[in-house]
Amino acid sequence: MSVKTVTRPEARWTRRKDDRPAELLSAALSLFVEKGYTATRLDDIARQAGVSKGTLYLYYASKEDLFKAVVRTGLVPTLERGERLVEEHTGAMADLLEQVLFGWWGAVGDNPLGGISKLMFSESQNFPDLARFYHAEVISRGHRLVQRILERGIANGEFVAIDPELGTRLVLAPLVHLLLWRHSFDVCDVHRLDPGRYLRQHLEMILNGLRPRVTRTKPAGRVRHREAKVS
Amino acid sequence: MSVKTVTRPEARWTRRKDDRPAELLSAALSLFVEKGYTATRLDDIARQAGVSKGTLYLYYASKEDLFKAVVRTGLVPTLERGERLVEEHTGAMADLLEQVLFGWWGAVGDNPLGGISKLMFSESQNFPDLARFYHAEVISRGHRLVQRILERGIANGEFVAIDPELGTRLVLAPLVHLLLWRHSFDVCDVHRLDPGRYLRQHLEMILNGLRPRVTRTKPAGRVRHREAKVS
DNA sequence: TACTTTACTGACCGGTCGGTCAGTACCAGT
DNA sequence: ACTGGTACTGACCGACCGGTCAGTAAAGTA
Repeated sequence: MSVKTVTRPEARWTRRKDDRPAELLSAALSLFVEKGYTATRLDDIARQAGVSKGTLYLYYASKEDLFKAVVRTGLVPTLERGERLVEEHTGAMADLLEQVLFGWWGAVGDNPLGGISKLMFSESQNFPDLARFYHAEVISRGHRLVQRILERGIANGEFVAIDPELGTRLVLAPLVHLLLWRHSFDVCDVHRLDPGRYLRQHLEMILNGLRPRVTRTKPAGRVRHREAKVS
Repeated sequence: MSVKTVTRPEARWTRRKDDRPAELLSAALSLFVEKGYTATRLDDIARQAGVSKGTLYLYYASKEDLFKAVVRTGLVPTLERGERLVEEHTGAMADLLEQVLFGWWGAVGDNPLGGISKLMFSESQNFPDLARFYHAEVISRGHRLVQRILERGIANGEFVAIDPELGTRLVLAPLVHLLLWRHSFDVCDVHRLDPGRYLRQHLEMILNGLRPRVTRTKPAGRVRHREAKVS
């Protein structure tokens, strides 16, 4: 319908050097998430981006190179937003944990980007350098982010004094598991997993588990947290 | 060196109809775990088992069939032991949960069999029928096993009355995550994850989170569990 | 020893797919 | 309008691999 260039009403193809990379990335993201790394054909990515396979190789040197580009452009910005949220928060750490937890689900878990995480777990064995990249650039950053919350919560007496390193892993494990589950066995399940209820229950159990307890041997110490509640 | 048969000192190959299946299974297990399903070549499995690829097809109809056999012989017996343990247990559900949790780690998690679970998560998208098989044969059985414990614990007042379905998922998620982690990103981590401490901490937090609480609005009801403690 | 049975071999097939490159045609510069 | 630079095409290549099967030789039989 619309004429794209002045010279010809119906060109067989047009030069769009600047837009191609982003379009290829977008097509690659959706197909990698849908089919997995190995099962995704470069022909399919190219077709979905509206170009031929040869063009793909003008912008990315190999399939692996393309994949790395997808990870880089997709996840890093999201992490940065999370880090800002944590640093700027004042108030109860329990509230912050809740915000981060549900925020993560909205931004990554329930989103094509979540597929990338799933994919990284799947392919990490076959692509060790990619795994290292992802671990450094995404996982350890997310880990630090949560650990920071726990440490602050422990410091102000809001949480019981567990090892924050282990605690972080135990807070994150069910989140990651939810993501992996939804991209693998959820379709097999007769009663599908409801992410909202799952996350809510997890938060509740975690907070319950983290809350300092009144024990018989050691009566209640200072359990009220010092930071002021905001909401 | 050693002469295998009476007739010839150096036969090119020997008939070992009875031993082949187990040897092929063993080779398949180790290679599947090491490389993943797709990346494992049937030629490699055959060679590692000391036969040619043709022989493999005398015992297993296809790659998928071979894989199913690996799962069946590897994981199902372990599950059955777990089920027996749960049914025969008398005493506190917290103790049973601990036994099952650490038993699982010993028998599956810290074991080549754990690699199979990792593998299933990775390959489930590309092999939906395999995923269904594994879900029906392994996952849902393990799930029921833990859910049974929670239900009994809730019934006898030992645990707070959460949704046992969700609770089961939240109990299992960190276990599965531990397994996946060890088969993917653990090598990237500077301070490797200590499974023992991780599981111990998880158990503690879960039990803490499950323990009925004395709340302000509803003073302590019947919180002691009715089943007698054994140990 | 001669014959039969069958466990086992390994060359082969057909389809797939990442990657290549000679050629095509768009478009900017003049 | 012409033309040179280059974005883009798509047929092609070669390696790979699950699966096949005609043939081979080990072991059983008599």
